[in-house]
Amino acid sequence: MIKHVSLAVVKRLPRYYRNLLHLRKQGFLKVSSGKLAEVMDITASQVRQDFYAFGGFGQQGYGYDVDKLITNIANILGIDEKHRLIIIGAGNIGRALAGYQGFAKDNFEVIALFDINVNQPDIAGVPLLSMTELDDFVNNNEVDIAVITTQSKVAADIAHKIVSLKIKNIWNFAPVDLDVDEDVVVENISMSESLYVLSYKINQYKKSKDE
Amino acid sequence: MIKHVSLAVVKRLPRYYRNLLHLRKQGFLKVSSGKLAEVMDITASQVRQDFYAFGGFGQQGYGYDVDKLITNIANILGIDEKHRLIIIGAGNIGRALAGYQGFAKDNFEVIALFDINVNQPDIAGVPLLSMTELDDFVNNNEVDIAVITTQSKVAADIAHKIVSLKIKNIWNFAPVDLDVDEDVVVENISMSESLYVLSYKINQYKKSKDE
DNA sequence: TAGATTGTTAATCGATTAACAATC
DNA sequence: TAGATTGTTAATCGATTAACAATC
Repeated sequence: MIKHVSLAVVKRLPRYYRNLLHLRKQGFLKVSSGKLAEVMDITASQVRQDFYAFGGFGQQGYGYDVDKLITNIANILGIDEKHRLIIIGAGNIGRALAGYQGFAKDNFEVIALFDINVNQPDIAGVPLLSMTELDDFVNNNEVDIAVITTQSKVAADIAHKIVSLKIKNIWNFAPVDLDVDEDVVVENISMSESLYVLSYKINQYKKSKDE
Repeated sequence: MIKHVSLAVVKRLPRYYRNLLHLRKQGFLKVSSGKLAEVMDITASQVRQDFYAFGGFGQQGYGYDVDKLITNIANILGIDEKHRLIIIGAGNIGRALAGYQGFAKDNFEVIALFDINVNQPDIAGVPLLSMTELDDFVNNNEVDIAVITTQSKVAADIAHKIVSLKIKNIWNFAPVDLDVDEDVVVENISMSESLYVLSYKINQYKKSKDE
């Protein structure tokens, strides 16, 4: 029933989800593809095509039930299930993530933060452990996702280490392309790449004005 | 000479740039589209097509000069010019960005951090100022980019405020779609969206195994 | 010159948009 | 029933890949 879903569609799901939560808060019980398209600034056709890829959640002549849509998207994204994270690298970003309170509402829980240096302030509620304790910890706790927030030069080694400990899901903040087996799931997020793209857009805009 | 460049191409430029720096460090003076394709895990044809969009930097029969490519890409991305940033919102992420030392090498400089609460530890080298001082600061300093790291519910207001102060470039970390005039350049980066996509991939992988 | 490799056009593939029949 | 709106196929558009002539 579910057709092949492209990554282009998947990447829109978080925005659908966020906007649907917002619509529900505003009191909407149902929403049409037209309305959702307007909110998302895409075409109604794309909205229908996107949901069609997952089997279609709507009712002809009526629209889409907001609650049902939210439940389904949460299920497709897998955020209706609990995920336990460990963060490797207690630098600026690692510490920021460890202290972020917003993960809980999406069923993500940070259960430990690792670094070679444990002589630094604690993060409320998240133990800061030494890298030497990593093996033990992973063997005695269920860990779903490892977050890499180390320096780039050690990221590849860390990734290898993590995978050897049977953690097959990596959220990578280091600006390197990790080379892992195909049974390992990696999602990269790169602040510098995002900033470069912003810089490009600024540059283009400047040039277009100068003409 | 420069053809229309799609965002798909632009989004690959940071990776080209990063990998070229790496190749240079390894001692490469020239690189072929084939070699670069191998490193980037894309096709050689795409490499040539991408650079062709910017007018072509190569030499037939030889390849691409690594230095020249790096200089050109840096110029296209605009990271050869200085950008001065202010960060609005001294929460976990805002403070992490303010303390990040890696911006300097790409000519980005954080010149101030703003929050409604200034009763919190300082960040080395970056003044933490009250939101009440924002107008004054912006009027007396050159600010190229405003970074929004506030809570979502105030992000729209902050964006509006920023734009009214004539800052037309926004790097937005809040998971909201900012609605601004078309002369304002916005680049969104969403950690939650990235994490959702990771969750999706994990979920898919799990399902594919269960079959 | 012969070999290598780009520049550039053409072919293919995939994603988006349009159209409309199905149906609530 | 008539109107609204989805589900679904077809048409269009854009991005990627293939091919090869140009040229260093």
